[in-house]
Amino acid sequence: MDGGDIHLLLSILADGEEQARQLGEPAAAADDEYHGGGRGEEYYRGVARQLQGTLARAMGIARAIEAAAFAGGGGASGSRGTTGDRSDSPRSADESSGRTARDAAVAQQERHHDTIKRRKGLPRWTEKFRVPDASLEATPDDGFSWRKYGQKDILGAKFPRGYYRCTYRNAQGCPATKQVQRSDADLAVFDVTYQGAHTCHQKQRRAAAAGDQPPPPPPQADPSGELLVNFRHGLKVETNGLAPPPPPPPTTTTNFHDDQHFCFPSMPPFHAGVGPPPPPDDALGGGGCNNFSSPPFVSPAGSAAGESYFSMEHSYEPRGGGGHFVMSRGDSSELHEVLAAAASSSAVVDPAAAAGGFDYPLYHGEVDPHLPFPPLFGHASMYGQYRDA
DNA sequence: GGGATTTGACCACT
DNA sequence: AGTGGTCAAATCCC
Repeated sequence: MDGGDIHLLLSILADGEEQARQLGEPAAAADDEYHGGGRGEEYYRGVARQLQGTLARAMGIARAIEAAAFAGGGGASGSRGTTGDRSDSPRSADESSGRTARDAAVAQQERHHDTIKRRKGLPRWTEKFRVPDASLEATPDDGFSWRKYGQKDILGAKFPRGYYRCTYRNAQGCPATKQVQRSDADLAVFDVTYQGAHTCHQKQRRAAAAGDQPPPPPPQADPSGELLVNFRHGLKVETNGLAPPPPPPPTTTTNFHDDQHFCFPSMPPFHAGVGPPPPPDDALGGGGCNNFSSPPFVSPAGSAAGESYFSMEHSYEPRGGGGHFVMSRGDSSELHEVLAAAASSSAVVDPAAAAGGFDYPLYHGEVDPHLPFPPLFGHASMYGQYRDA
């Protein structure tokens, strides 16, 4: 649905318009909204950054659309039905008696083949979540409803990796999956690798909800309610600390992984929003990915409560690890996935704000459910080198 | 009872 | 052959 993308784009542009309008408002009014108060200049700076980020997002989407158009919008990676139709031939696990087992194996193989094929084309990105209390069994929740379908011990990792797929995979054919792995080094950190974007209704609900009424999203924005809890606990995002610490606010870095095709020259959403200005040349189009980030930190701003912070790290990278931001240019369906993925990621944030745990006035309402990539609370840093295990 | 999770097995990829 | 990703029966939980 190209119309949908255009819509998205328009929506983001509308946000930009609103932000631009805010720039014209008296500082006083703004200060109320802006935390400390009395910092008109800061307020303007913040809004300007928002605007910058919004425009960057819009550009990103526009480019993606353009790229998709160039690609001819060809074969929307077919193999549908792989998720939906499952003639579950029961396979007895233990009774390894030939026939049923073999039939099942064949069936599974066919399904598997399809899914793997398709999976390869799906956009993939990683986020790091930090939870304040590593002792808790808490796992990062992005607000979506996931169903665990597997767990596996990974070589070299202390903790098993959990495999999740969208709860609505069968019902709505949603291809989104994620892998959650607790960091060896820091128990409070989780590496979450997402693959495929939500096409299910839950995403749209969130996006719609968040988009229409920004700051305190309606309950539906967080059906599980877990998000609230998590953010109250203080989901924190950490960066790899590769570069000099930009100013304090939480950082968001996303690494995307994708095997193909074109370089997405301007993917500033991550930094544009708030982060330090991207290294001019290297920045995306140029040579590679930005590689600046801030060290882990606990958002000061955040918290009135003092504990509500979170940090996330996002990454998106070509499989070769070139460090470029890339998106598949193969077909528009992939574009959609990327866009949707972005929207879904952003959903991570929105409910958070709703949780009230966040006190980032600057970004209240700024969390844009439509953005192609996760919105930033504060500094966005990104790297191109984040790789999944 | 229905949905979610656990867990061992299977399969593809490298 | 080793490893990662997925499946699906068994089990758990509400």
